[in-house]
Amino acid sequence: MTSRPALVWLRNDLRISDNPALHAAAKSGAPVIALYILEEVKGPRPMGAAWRWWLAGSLRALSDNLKARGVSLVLRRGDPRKIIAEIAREASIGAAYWNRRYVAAETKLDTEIEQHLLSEDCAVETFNASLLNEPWEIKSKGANGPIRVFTPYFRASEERGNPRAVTGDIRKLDAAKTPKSEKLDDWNLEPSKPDWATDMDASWTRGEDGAKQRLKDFLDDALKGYAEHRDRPDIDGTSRLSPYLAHGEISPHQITEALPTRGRDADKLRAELGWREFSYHLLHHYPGLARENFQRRFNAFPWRDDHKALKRWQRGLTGYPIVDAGMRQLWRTGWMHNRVRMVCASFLIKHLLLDWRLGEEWFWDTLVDADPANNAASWQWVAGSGADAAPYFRVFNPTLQGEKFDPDGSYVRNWIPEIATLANDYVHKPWTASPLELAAAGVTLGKTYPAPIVDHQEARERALSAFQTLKA
DNA sequence: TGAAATGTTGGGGCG
DNA sequence: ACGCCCCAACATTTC
Repeated sequence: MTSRPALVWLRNDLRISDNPALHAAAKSGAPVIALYILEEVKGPRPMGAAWRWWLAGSLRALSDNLKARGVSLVLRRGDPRKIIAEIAREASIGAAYWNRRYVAAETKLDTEIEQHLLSEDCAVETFNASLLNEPWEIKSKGANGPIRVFTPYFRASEERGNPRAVTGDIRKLDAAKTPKSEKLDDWNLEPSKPDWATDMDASWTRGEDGAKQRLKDFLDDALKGYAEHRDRPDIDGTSRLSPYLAHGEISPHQITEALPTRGRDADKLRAELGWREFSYHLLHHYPGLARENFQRRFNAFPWRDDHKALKRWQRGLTGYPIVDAGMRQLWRTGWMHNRVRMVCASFLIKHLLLDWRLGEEWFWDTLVDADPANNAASWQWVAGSGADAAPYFRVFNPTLQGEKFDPDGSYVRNWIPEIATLANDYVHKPWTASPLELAAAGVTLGKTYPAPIVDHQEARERALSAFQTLKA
């Protein structure tokens, strides 16, 4: 007798290798249906545009990789509760497998679906695929609620170790009769007119194979010196694994397994993965983190309302080269160097006094690695409103940050061609160049490149006094 | 995973 | 030779 088919519901785990749900389905011996749903349902936050672009490439790659193992990826769009109920009924699914999600609106859906399937005599098994430690697994030794500070959190997670082994490879899957599928191209995930994704295309190889290649390149070329180089936007010194992690084209388990167990550089990357886990831990225990100030006193913060300033920040027209370079890199490639993210975020919040949620929304829409936990936790960290946040008085000086981390200006020259020929001494502060020097470089401040949108010193003092009002 | 203001120190110029 | 002052250079404090 042939067993009833197994359904594998793929979500933020768009990979074949180290995919515990897919692995379990394969091992069950049942014929497999692989399903991806473009969820259109009330609750979960809609995907950003850059995310959708990435998703298209990711699904294409996943579909090819599944096909090579004998299974067609089924694409459906709509309410996952209805779609799964329908497929379960029509295909007479015997068991459903998926990897767990950790954002409240999504876990709620998953629970509903699980309940429904169980009531229809369909087994459900769920797995941990995307976190070394699931949010409820790291607990403080005392009974003072969830850990709210990174260092003790990370120490506890290191002590716990890596709880899940990477699953073995899957060579062949037994295909079930494939339910009807939509066409990826009909979803319009990628832009056509205007096609704003050409630079993104040139910057990234989406999909699991791209992820593996990126990990290999990183280990070969950039791990040595990572602890320092990761802060340098003018050097390709970061891992650039974030979009692959966000879409689940690689797991932190695979990365950890590939890293040397000792050494400053590997430790640093483990700590970065730790921040990602800490963000999920926080979001799980404090679901409001995504929209509300973690520190309630920030609810009284006097944010300014300045649409024009927001627009100039978004377009990279603030007049501060390191900020503008970062914002343009984001717009063009869907990604921004981590050090520059902090500078740009600090600038929006502290120099422009705009609500961190406006920045969070922009990043959500434009980042290919937009991650619900990381994005919210990191913006609140910069704002000073988060758990274990940077103190409010920590205001980045965009000029000093530029000079320190992009010393010869090659990063800003690359993204801001209009100031590319300014001398090193002025490339991070064009407003200090003499008229002669500006003319020689073909720069007219306020015309070819903006004059600073705010004066650093005035803005800094304004921010400090604004934060001062919270204390009262 | 800051920056700026303020404090301290010590070498050297100079009367 | 001595005291005085200046001011880098570094340390500490404050925001």
